[in-house]
Amino acid sequence: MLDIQILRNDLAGVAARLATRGFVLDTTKFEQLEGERKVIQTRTQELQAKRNSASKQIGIAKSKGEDVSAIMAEVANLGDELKQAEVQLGEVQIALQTMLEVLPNMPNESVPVGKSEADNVEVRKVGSVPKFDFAVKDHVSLGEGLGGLDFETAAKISGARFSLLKGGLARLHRALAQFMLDTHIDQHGYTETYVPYIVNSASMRGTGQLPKFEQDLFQVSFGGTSNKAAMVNVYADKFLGDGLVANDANIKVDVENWYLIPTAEVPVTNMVRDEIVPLEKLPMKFVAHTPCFRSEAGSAGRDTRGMIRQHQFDKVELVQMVHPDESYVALEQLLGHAETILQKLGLHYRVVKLCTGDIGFSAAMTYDIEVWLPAQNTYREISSCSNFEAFQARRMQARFRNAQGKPELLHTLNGSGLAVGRTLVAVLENYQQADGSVVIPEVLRPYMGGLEKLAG
RNA sequence: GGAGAGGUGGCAGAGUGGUCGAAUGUACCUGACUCGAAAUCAGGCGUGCGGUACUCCCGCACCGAGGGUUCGAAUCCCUCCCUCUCCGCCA
Repeated sequence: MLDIQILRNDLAGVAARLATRGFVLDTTKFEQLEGERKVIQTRTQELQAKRNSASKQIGIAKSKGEDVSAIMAEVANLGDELKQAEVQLGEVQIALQTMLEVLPNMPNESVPVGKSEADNVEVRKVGSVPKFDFAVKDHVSLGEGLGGLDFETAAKISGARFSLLKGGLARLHRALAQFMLDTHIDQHGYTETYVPYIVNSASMRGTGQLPKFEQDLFQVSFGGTSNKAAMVNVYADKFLGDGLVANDANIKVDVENWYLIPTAEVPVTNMVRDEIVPLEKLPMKFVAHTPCFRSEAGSAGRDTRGMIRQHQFDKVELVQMVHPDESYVALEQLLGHAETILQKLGLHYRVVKLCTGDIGFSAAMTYDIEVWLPAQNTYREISSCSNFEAFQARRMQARFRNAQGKPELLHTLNGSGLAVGRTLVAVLENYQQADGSVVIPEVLRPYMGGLEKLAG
């Protein structure tokens, strides 16, 4: 969420910066709502002050045994007026909040301006494109040849966009995750975490998946029919008053739901939601290995072959909560931590800085790491490392106590370190041999019982 | 699933309709005493929002969450969430 103060003070500036990422800010609507808010809030608070002082006087008078009918008469008509003002205030505040919650973050000044993926800037290439003196196979053919990759059975069990691993491939998948975790814990100073895979809507709201991207998520029902929260816990009730119902067309109602995490970023980052952490606890660095669940609603027909784009995949996620002054240094470090994994695995990759038109909703700056896939003859995203500045922290009220002792929003970052499924794909394709076998990278062999090669 | 107890400021813990944003203790900060420290004494010490006003002023809101009753709610009523204890079931 953006700081409403910045919108008040420099609306045109915000609009200009959001425009670089292709977002049109409705400044007229904001100014109108903000104007209304100011009038209504001032009036409401005046009425509340009046009620408070009158009530206090009644209390004092009664304790002295004096007659209170005169003061009572004075506030007799206050009730209705106040209630009406409070309802109006609630409505305008919800409208403002609803507008704010769907505004994307402002890109950092140094993010290259561009419209799409095509305008992203390559930062560096590490390693070189591997040469093969035979016709390369893709990971699907390799995996099926090795007898460990079975999409048909996965489809029978679940449906499209699921995969099933067996034997050496399943173990290689596990080895990759273990190797990544161990590296980040032992060499990069991250604290290992095990977190819930089902989260509430407040957590999704905190990191920015809600309210705008609900269609990308899997929602979880409770006990088969209604989930417990659908028993309607409507936070807007206070403002809606008696006359309005929850599904009133103009008012967004927040019903408490459960969702499967689309990334460990959600549960891990939300650890600090509604917290004020001591200054000396920063930076906080956490790593988690979790499955991730995505509906892929908007990508029908894309990457349908293989395990590149699945409803369920594993990812090792790096998350940091840092002092605002440190977040860009931390981003470079976090990126380096992710790159280390690829380097140790001996995989060729490049780092790309996303342009304003391609960065995600919550991010102020993002680097993607793209690994070379020989069968596709191209680079594919295997990690995305972002600095969210205070965007998520403001939604979460995640703060630290600064040197002056005052609560201040901290900065959050995260990055894949790495996507396990795609790393498996990269290892299979890059380490394939002419006979269809796959050499196991040396760093993984300790996790594979010393095995050097997967062969059918 | 059954029965019971409870959710108040960093922590502990009072407060069952009225000058309560909230006693007291403790932790923490400042000052005094001291060569210094401890002890002691004095003072300070929640968060968010608004008023063109970050550290000065004023107001509003917040005692798990959301509703309700009332001139007035931490306190009474309703719903939900969470925690703890015992029993049952279960990996």
